[in-house]
Amino acid sequence: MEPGTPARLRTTPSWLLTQTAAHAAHLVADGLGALGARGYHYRLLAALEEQGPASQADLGRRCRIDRSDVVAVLNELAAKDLVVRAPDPADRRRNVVTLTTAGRCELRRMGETLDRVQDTLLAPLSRAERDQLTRLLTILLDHHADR
Amino acid sequence: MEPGTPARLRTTPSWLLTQTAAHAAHLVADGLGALGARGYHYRLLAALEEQGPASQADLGRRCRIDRSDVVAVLNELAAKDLVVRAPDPADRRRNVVTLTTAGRCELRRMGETLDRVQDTLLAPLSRAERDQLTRLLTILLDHHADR
DNA sequence: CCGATCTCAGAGAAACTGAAATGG
DNA sequence: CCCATTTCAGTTTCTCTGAGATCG
Repeated sequence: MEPGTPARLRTTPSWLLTQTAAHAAHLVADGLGALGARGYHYRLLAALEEQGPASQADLGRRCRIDRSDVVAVLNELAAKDLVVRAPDPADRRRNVVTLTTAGRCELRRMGETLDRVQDTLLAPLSRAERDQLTRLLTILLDHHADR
Repeated sequence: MEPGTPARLRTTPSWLLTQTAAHAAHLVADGLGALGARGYHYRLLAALEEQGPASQADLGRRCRIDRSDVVAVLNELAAKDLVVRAPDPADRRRNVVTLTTAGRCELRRMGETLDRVQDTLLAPLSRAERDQLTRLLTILLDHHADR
């Protein structure tokens, strides 16, 4: 009746990765959900704070969010006055998206929530082990960056 | 125009995990897709080979597949004669699911494909680093096992 | 003419929910 | 009466595709 997951799976890196990631995604969704937000919202706000106003296409590329979904999520963020969308005078195809003060404030709240989530997620690991995990995953992600 | 993912994300373990896992899932889906299969098919066949015939509910718990999806996937596996479903004489609520010879053969093929996928996924890591990653992820998964 | 941007409408897969039917 | 199992039908969420309109 217990888990008893097959060893074939338990020892396969892709299984370990996807299962752990599913758990992480749940924790993130639960944490941000309590603030009425999702991961997409945090990603876009974080990119805007860190790199300043940007076009929607740029935001999508940087945050790895599909161009189509960027539109929907920005609609939601704009409805809560967390961002402002304005046509770019220099290139009238583009919208310039800017973080508002309320957006920066909400981002801070989300960041604190996510810090707690990381701690829950990595609870059984020592500081050195957490750094090691971060290092290894970063190597993998960089290696497959171009896809 | 390049990625330029925000540091806020690049250094967050949950981001690294979910992004790397998404990549791994793509590789697995592509590899198994070439055989006309999905991850669910492999998981169930692997559990059956390793632990022998089982009920659907047990399979679902062991492979972390929802009871409802187990039904659908077993329908597909049975249609290809990779498994056989028979009522359990000892408990007539249950179906006993058994791996066929063709199923064992197909599982072997899938296993070889997945071995190649692991190698592609972990390409930039040394043997020691791969072991380390496996170890850390296993700790995390075990720790959150109960959910 | 080509390419990039924004937008909408919808497809597809993965994971989950609810309820019914059967049986322990 | 309660719980477990199998099944069906349907929802939600995430990711992605296609096409149209605008503009460089």
